[in-house]
Amino acid sequence: MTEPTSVKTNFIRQIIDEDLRTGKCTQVATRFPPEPNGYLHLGHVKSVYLNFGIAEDYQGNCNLRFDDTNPHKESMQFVESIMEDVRWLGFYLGERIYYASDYFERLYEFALELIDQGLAYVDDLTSEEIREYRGTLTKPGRESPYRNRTPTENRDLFQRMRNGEYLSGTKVLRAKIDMESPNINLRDPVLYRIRHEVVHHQTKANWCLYPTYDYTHPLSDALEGISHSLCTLEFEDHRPLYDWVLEHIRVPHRPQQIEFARLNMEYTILSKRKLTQLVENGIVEDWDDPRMPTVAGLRRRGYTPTALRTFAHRIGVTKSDSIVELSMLENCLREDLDAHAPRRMVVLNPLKLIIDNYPKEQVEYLDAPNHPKDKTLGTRKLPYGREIYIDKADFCEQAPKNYKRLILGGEVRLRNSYVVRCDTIVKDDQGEIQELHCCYDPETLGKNPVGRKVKGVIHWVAASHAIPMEIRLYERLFATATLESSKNIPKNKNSKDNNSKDEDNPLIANLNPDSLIVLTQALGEPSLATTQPEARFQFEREGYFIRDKLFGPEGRPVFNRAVTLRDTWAKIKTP
RNA sequence: UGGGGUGUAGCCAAGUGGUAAGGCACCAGGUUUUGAUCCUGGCAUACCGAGGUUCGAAUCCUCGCACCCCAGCCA
Repeated sequence: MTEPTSVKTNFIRQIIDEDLRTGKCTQVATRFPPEPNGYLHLGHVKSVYLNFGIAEDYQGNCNLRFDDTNPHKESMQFVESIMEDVRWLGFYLGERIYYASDYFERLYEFALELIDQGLAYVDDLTSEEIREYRGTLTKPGRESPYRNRTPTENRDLFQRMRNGEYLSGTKVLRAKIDMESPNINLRDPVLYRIRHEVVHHQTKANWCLYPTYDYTHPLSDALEGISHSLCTLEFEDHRPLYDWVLEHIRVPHRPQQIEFARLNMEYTILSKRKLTQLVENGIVEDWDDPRMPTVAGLRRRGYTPTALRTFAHRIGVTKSDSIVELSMLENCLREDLDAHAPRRMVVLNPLKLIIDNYPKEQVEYLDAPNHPKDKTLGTRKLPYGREIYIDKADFCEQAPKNYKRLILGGEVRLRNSYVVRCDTIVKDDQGEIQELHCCYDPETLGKNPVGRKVKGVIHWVAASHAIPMEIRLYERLFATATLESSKNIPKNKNSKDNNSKDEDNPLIANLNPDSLIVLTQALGEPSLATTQPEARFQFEREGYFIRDKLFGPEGRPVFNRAVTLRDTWAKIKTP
């Protein structure tokens, strides 16, 4: 795997180094624990890279573990996409694929252990009552009237909960910790709840009793022998509970939780809940829409595993909140594709150019290198004839200062071909330019003309051999760098509900109307006809593109723009 | 106003008492048959603020300030 080579330390690696040095830990083991309720996104890439990267560098293991304790939102589709995405990113999974649900039986036994010690009890309070009893951030909570049931009674009740004798939501198992704790997570957190109406994607109908994350996670880590359990900052408050569970249950191993800051990016959202809304409300095509920050979306957009890994490497790992600029990500892709993507010529908005001094019906085949620096990528043949197409943006009647492209009476180099001079412009009744008449200099193939300097170079395709293509130009999905008031987004994921209007939902209100522009008139050089889906190219002077899996009208190949080339001219032109 | 965290350049981020790495972005110049790439140079007298300790402080102490997270039977 091509890899960012420079070693980069971070506070987590420093903790591991210290643990190894003191002997607190002898074998490094990490885990990547997604819940299969959505697709992996850039934030997960950071986590995958961290966890698998550490395992690799310390000769340890990293388990993929599906945190599947809430069947309500989970599905096999997500399980499969997650495995596919992790593998595509270039991490080897082997046999190390686990499910928290594999441990349900052990977890149940552990719960009995807590009950027997008087450290857990079955509570009959409703969820509303539990909330009331919990108190607030500033007021302590009150103890449930069921809190002092005996272990024997609790054992019996818990058994019956498992047996399906109670309705969903009527009883829960709670840890008996401290209702007055300033840390709300310690105010007798729920350990188990009853869910009858869903079939779990792994355990099917075997259980109606489901453990919560806070209870499941430390125990799963312990059972798998995880040494360092890395999670995001919002779980920092949960660490005392993580430790409480491990202290009061006889486990074979004692893992430690370390928290790091989750990834935030400009102009994008990295929350599975919100991404789910985009998909379910049809704002994007699907989870793999090229505008989505999902691994599947980035892949279809044209990103490479290397670019994503490089990105994860460069942003680092800390505990401070941050918002990473898009240019950081884009640069990682440009770097990879500049080195590896074959070059091609495609005219996005065609304008016909007729070379009057070139014989009618004649076609010659010019050699064009596939890469300006990497000769191992070979060459291809480019047909050249009397009629060609250039891009409308490469000709200008009233050229601004420093314009290097084609103007009336001016010369320009056709990339990989001859120098041409524009002699006349043909317009239609509306004054729109129809075609350009030029003459070419036969002495300029592979060499510069003598006595004059031709600065501009433009791309082109031969009219006789051009293939029609559909080009999709993608931009950021959102028009604003951050979605302020994003907290107002309704938590209900089926948000097309009640009286909420689209303008009220920042997700919709901040959409970039130009996030997708489809060009249906584009023309490409003939070699592009035989490309496979996922083949990536640089279309010279335009950007990096990837062949999509879909076809446009009349079977046209579709290419997605992954990222533009850096464009200093655009900056000069429109400062 | 309870608890838990975080503050180093426009954005990431090293730095762990010895005088502010690196990347992205940006600016200037050079090369160039991609206004790309590449190359060269520039870009924090200063680390949230104010005091203090010290020969010496981004690093230690004190007091402030700002921002983030937590009141799901979600994770």
